[in-house]
Amino acid sequence: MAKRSVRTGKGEAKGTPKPARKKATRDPERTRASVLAAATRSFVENGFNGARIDRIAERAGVNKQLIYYYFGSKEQLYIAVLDAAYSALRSAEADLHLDALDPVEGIRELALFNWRYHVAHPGLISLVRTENLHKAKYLKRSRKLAGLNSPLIAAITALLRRGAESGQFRADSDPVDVYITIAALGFYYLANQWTLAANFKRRLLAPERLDAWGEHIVETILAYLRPQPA
Amino acid sequence: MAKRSVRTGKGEAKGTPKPARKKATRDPERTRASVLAAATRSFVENGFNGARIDRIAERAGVNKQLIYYYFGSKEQLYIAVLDAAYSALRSAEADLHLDALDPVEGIRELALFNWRYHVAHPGLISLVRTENLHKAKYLKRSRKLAGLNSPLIAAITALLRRGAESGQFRADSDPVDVYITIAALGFYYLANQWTLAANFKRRLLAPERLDAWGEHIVETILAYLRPQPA
Amino acid sequence: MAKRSVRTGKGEAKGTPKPARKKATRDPERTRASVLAAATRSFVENGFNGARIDRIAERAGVNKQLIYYYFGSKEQLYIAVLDAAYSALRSAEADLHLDALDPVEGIRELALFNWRYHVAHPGLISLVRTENLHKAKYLKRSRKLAGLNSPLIAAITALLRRGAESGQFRADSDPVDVYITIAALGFYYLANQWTLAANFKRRLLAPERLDAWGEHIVETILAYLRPQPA
Amino acid sequence: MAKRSVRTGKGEAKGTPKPARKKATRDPERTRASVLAAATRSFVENGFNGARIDRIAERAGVNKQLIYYYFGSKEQLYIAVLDAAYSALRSAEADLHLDALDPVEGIRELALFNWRYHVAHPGLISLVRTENLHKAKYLKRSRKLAGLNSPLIAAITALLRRGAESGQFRADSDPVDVYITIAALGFYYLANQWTLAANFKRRLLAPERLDAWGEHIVETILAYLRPQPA
DNA sequence: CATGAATGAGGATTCATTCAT
DNA sequence: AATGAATGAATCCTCATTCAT
Repeated sequence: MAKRSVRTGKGEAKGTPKPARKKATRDPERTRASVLAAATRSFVENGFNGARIDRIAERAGVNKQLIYYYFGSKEQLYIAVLDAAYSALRSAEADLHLDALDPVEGIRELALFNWRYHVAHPGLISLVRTENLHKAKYLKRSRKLAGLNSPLIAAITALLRRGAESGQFRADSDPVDVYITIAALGFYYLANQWTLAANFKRRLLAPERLDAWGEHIVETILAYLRPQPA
Repeated sequence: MAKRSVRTGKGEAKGTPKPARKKATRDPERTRASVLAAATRSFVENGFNGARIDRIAERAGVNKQLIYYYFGSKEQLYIAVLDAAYSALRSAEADLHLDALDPVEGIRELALFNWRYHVAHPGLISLVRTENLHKAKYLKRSRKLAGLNSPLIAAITALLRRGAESGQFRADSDPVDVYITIAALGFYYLANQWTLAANFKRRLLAPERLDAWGEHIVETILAYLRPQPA
Repeated sequence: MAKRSVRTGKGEAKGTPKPARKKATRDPERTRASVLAAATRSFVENGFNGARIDRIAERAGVNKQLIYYYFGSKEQLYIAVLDAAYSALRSAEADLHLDALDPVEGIRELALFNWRYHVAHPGLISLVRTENLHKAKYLKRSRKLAGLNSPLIAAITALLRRGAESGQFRADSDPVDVYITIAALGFYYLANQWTLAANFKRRLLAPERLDAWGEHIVETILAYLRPQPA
Repeated sequence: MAKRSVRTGKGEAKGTPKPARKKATRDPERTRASVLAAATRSFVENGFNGARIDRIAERAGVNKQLIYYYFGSKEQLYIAVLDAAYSALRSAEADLHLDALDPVEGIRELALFNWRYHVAHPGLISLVRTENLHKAKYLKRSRKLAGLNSPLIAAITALLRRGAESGQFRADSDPVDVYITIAALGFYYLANQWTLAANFKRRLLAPERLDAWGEHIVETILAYLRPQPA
C-alpha cells in the first residue's frame, strides 16, 4: 500500500506544551460570518473565477475545510455571498417609505437612496458585475433570490401615478424604465470608474464628486419625468 | 469545459508517412486574426480568469504554443483583444461628424450611435466589465490605449456650447457628465440584462425594446439638457 | 457520494431551547451494533479505501466521532467488521456435524453448506476479496483471527479417511486441496459474477442457477474424489 | 488580486547551468507505455481507490500532468490498464489451437494454459478482483472490452462435443460451466492466497506447489467430465 | 454516551507556460 | 511558422481524525 502517513504526528514532541491553539472559536455563528465576510471580499475583488478558497480561508482565519463544512462548495459559498448582498439591499429598500412624500420628493429620495446605497456598499456592484458575466447563473440557482424582485417597482408605480395626477410628471412613463434609468446612472459611474478614470482624468470618487453625481441622477430623472410644455 | 483531448491511440503506425498535415495555414496574418477572434470570444464570455488558453487555441484551430509565439502570454493576448476592441470603437467614434448638425440632432446622433454600437458589439461591454473588475490594470498596461481618450468629449463640448448659445440647451452642463450619462444608460441596460431579466420578466433584447431604449436614452439626455423655464 | 451537509442555517434562534434531541440512543450495545452493520455494508460495497467514515456514521445514524469512540480508527473498525464476519462463518462451520454421515453425504453436506453460506452472506466474499487485495494485512492484525483456522479441515480429514477406507474415495486426496476446491468453485462464481456477467450473458444469480451451481460443486468434488477404476 | 506568483521563477539562479534535464524522452510511445506500466502496478497493488496518480507519475518517471495529457482521468487510465490486461489475455487465448488435439488433451491444455497464464500474470487477477468490487463498472465502460467475450467458449464447446462423441466425456456438460470451473480453481488459489496462507500454513506459491495445483485443476475437470459408469 | 466544530495532510485535476523538433 | 510533448505551481475538494462541550 502507498505510504499513507497514518496520522502518527501525535506523540512525537511529547515535551513541547502546545502553544495555546491560535483560534478555536467554537462560535459557529461568528465563524460562519467571518467566512462569509472574507468570501465577500474575495469575490468582490476577483470575481468568481479569480477568488481563491485558500485566500478566503486565510482571510477568515479558519481552516480551508471549514468552508466546505459550512458551505459545501465554492459555488454555494458564492451564492451565499450573493444572497446576503441582495438580501441586505432588498431589506434596505423595504425600509424606504415613499408613499407619504410628494412625488418629486419621492423620486428624489428613491434616487438618492439607490445612489448612496451603492456608494456605501461598493461590493454589491462588483457582485452584480460578476453575476452578469456569468449570465446570472448563480442568481438563478439561489433559492432565496429566485423571483424576489425589487419592492421598489411598486413604490415607483405609485409615485408615478400620483405625480401624473398632480401634473408634476408626464403621464406615459414606465416604472421599470424609471428604475433602470436611476440604477444605470449610479451603477455605471461606480462600476466603470476605473475605465472612466483611465479615459478622463477626473477624481470620480472625491466626496464632492459623489454628492454632485447623486444630484445629477436626481436632476436627470426628474427632467425626464417633467411633463413637456404643450 | 473544453473536451479533453485524450490521445486517441494515434502514432501507432510509425511507418505511415503522415498524411498531409490537416492544417498548416502558413498565413500568419490570418492565423493571428483567428487567434485574436477566438481570444475575444473567450475573454468576453469568461472574463480574464475564466478564459482558457487551451480553449482559445482550439477555437482558433491552432496549436496552443502558437498563441505564445504570437502574443507572448495570456495577459498580452488579453491586452491585444482589448486594444482591438477599443481601437474599433474609437475609430467608429472618429467617423461621427456632428459639427454640421443642429445641437439637438447632434446629441441625438451621438447617443444613438453609442447605443447602437454597443448593441452591435456586445463583446465590448463584457471587456469593459472585465477591465473594471481588474481596476483597469490591463488597460493601463496597454501602450496603445494609455491616455487615448474618447474623441467624443471634444465633439460634445462643441455641441453643448452651440446648444447653449442657441438657447436649446442649458448653459451649465458638463460634457463628461453628458457622456457618462449617455454611456451609463446604454451600458447598464446591456451589461446587466441578466440580473435585470432575473428581477423583471421583460424581454429586454427584443428588437423593438432595443429601439425603444435608444429613444429613451435620447429623450433622457435631451430632457436633462433642456434649459429650465425661469 | 454522501450528501454534503450544508449547514442549514441552523442555530439562528439562539434562545430556543433545543427541542428534545432527536436521537440519543443511550443504548451502547445497539449503537455499536448499528455502527458495525453500517461499516460492514460500506466496506463490503467499497473496499477499505473506498469506504467513508462519514457515510458509515450517516448510515448508522450516529455522530462520526462516536465511531472513533467505539473503534478507535478506520482500520480497527474494519478489523472489527472482519472479525465479526469470520467469527460468524467459523461458528456456523462448527455447527456442522459431519462425523455421523456417510462420507459421500458428508462431503455433499459440507460443499452445500459452504456454498449456501456464501450465497446467504455475500458480504463475506467482498471482505475476503478486500483482505486479499491488502495481502491479508488486517487479518493478520486481528487478535481474534490470527491463527484461527477452519475447523473444517479436521472434519474433511476424517471424511476422506473414512471414504478411503470404505472404498468410496480415492486414497491420496489432500484435505486442504479438497477444501480449496470446494471453496474456489463457490467463491469464484459469486465473487466474479460481475465480470462473468459482462463476458457471458447469463443470469448467474437466478435461484435455479444458484441451486444448479451448488449441485455442480458437489458433483465436481465427488467426481474428483471417486477412486479411479484400475 | 491575490498574490499569484507569475511564473517569475525564471532567471533567478542565472549561474547554475541546469543539470541536463533528467528525462525529456520525446518518445511518446515509450512515455505512454511507461505510464501504463506504472499505472498497472499501482492499480494491481492498491485497487482503484487505493492507487495514487502521484505515485504512478513518480513510478513512470513523468510529470503528473502528463498522465492527464495522455489518459484524461484516473478512471480512463484505469480503463486503459484494464483494456491492456484483458486484451493480452484474449490474444493469448486466441493463440491456443485445441482443435487438433484429442479432447482429453485439449481440456488439459486449456486448463493448464489458463492456470499458467494467471501464474505468469498475477496482476490480471488483482484487476479482475478490483473490477468485481466495482461491479464491473469500468469494464462496461470500456469500448474495447464491452461484449468481447472469451474465444475459449467456442473451443470448449467443440472439445466437449468431440469428447462426448468419442465416449471420453459425459454428454451433458455445459461449456460455460466447464470454463468457470477451470477458471475458479485457478483464480481462487492465486487471488486468495493471502487469506489461505493465513489459515493454512502452506507455501502456496512454491514452484512445485504451483505445478501440483495445475495438475489438480486438470484432474478435477477431467474427473468431472468423465462419463459415469452406468 | 454523544455531538458539532475544527483541522492537516493529502488527492484528483487544471492551467499557463516552456521545450524540442 | 507551426506542432506535440512535457512541466511546475496551483486549485478545488476530500478524508480520516481530533477538539471542546
